[in-house]
Amino acid sequence: MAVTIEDIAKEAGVSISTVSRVMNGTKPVSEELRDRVYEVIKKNKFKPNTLARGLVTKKTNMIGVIVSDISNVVFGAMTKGINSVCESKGYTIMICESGGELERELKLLELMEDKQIDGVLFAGIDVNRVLVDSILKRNYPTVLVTQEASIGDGIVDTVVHNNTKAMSDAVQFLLDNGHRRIAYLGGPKHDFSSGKKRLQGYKETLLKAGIEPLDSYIEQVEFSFRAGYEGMKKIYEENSILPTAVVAGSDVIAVAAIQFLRNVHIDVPNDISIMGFDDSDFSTYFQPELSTVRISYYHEGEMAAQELIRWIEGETTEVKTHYVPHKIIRRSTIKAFNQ
Amino acid sequence: MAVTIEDIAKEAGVSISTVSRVMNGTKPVSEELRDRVYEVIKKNKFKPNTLARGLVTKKTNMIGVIVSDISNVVFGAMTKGINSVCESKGYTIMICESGGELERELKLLELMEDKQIDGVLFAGIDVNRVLVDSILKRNYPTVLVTQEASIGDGIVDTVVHNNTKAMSDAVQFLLDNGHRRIAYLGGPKHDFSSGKKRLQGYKETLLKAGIEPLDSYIEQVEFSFRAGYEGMKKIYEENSILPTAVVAGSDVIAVAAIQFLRNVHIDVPNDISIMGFDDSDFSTYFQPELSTVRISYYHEGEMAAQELIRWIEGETTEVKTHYVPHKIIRRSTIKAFNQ
DNA sequence: ACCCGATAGGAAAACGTTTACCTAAAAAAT
DNA sequence: ATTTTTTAGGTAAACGTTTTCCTATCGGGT
Repeated sequence: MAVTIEDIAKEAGVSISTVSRVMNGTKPVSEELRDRVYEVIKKNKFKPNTLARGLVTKKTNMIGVIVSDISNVVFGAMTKGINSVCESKGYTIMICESGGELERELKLLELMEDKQIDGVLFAGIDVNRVLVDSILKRNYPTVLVTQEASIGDGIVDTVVHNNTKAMSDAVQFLLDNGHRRIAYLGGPKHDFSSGKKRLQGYKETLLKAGIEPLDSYIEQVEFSFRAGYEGMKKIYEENSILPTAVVAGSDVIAVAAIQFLRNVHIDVPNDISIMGFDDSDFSTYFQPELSTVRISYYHEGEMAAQELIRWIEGETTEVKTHYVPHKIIRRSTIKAFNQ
Repeated sequence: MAVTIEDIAKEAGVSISTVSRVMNGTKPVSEELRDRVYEVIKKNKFKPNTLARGLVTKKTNMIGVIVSDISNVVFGAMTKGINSVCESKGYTIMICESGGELERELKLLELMEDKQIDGVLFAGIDVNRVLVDSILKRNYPTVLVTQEASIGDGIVDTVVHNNTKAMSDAVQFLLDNGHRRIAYLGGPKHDFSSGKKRLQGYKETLLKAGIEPLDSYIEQVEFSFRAGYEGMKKIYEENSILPTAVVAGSDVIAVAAIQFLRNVHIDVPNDISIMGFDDSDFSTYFQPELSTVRISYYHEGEMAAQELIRWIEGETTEVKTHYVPHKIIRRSTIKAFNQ
């Protein structure tokens, strides 16, 4: 049905190899023939069959993206960044959702391989031992985004924001504003990578300031509104002396915390200051507007895609961790103390 | 490098056609050989090359999804629904972002065709004449989600919520609560499909209640926070007699409106009631919690994917518009008048 | 004039499958 | 017992490209 390279060759009165050469510029072709072939291609709107091509070249110009939750805004932004560079470089992306389950992640990795994808991007997935092994075994261009492998750096190519440093900066920002009693309401315990590193940044910074971190000031919850709400409640109920500030693991959690505090008539920021994380779109929708740590997930996606494509195209083989910068954003949920 | 069907055939001592038959169950094979072949396949972890297969079967088990904005939460939810059914039916999705530009949409449509995709899903795109023509010309399984073709129904297969009815129900809900001065702060003018239909539902319902729609009570803005904020401001500034209620075109717009009203010290819901649209996740994050029209975009995605797959697999050829139900969700942004 | 290297273009193999067609053996029908 | 039908399995063509290898022509150097 569809027009093939053979049809073009016949109509132009040349061999199919010539047509192929004209299309791919893989060997010189006389101007005359070239023009003739182009003519016929244009006229018939010929598009080479990518499957046939892929079969012989072993390249599909497709990049697989495995993401834990498609509907999460963070991954939305990241995907957008990924897509933007992939498209400009002539790659198409295949997105799959893992739900964060290891089993599915492995299955998807296989699926991608089946589809002869050129490389894969793991987005926002806690990459553990098993997964890393699997990634390394099939030595396929693979880069991690948003999440570092929980088993240590430098084993698999990674693009992330520096979670430790970002959280550290957030805490330091609160310290600089005169806060001493700072609670941590961050990501879940089973999140080995980002959550762990952020908590580390929190603790280190407090210690450096001569403050002993309090267990009752630390609550590790899921990245959801509900969980954030409950987590804040717990901190509120389990401490007779409340913190003067809370650093949250995400903007959603921060907003949930504010919501809880409002319900028990604690004012933000006058009674308690709140620091978010992510700088999601909606962080300015609220009153008071959320102070937060801005992470450009879009940029992260871009970088990861660039890195992956460089790898695919053989321009680099270096495995390292690339950091994208973050930034403290001051809005209205932080009150400064005059010391 | 990779193990091929020929390797399997050799090792099992059969012909490659037998191996193919065992895998696809396309013709009976004696139990003995079947077992032997399975054995070898398992042992070598053989996975048939999908490109080669697709080349001959003309089927790739891939579905293209063209979406206007990946990072939009509405499409996030929808994509999730799409993905869920695609996966269960053995299809993989290829997501591309159009940015809502016709030119890109056409280009992507071609790209999908190049990639030999089995069918395409247009998600949240205002499908106009040119696009419809293009869709019909290449008669490729194609279904529209979220957005109806703006040139009329029944020409291309569609899965949507009933925008007219949903908005009508929202307005009716306000009427039932005693409101008479109801403003409309909806989607942009250039959005021919959903925006137009919602506005229509708004006007019709008012008229039916004997209320003449007021131009100064109608503001058509982009689906963004900024635009919603400005739109509400305009309504506020251009009317000496303010409405008692506002129906918004999306939850984001509704939240923006509330934010503006709060800034000019107008209380929601005591001074003005607000009705959102979508029932986004964040609609319960706010205080007061948003009353809204719940649209299950997830479900919409599911239905669309199901419909598309039915089409691809030849189970149906009927072109029609499928509606997914909506629901009025009462929360705290609506005040009832005792009439 | 002659040879040699470069160059443009064609023929055909290769990529890894599915499937149409064929054959031999087994089962069923006469 | 013979013929016909069914069945399991093999051979090879086909899918639409790229690419290796080969050939003929052309220009330049001796």
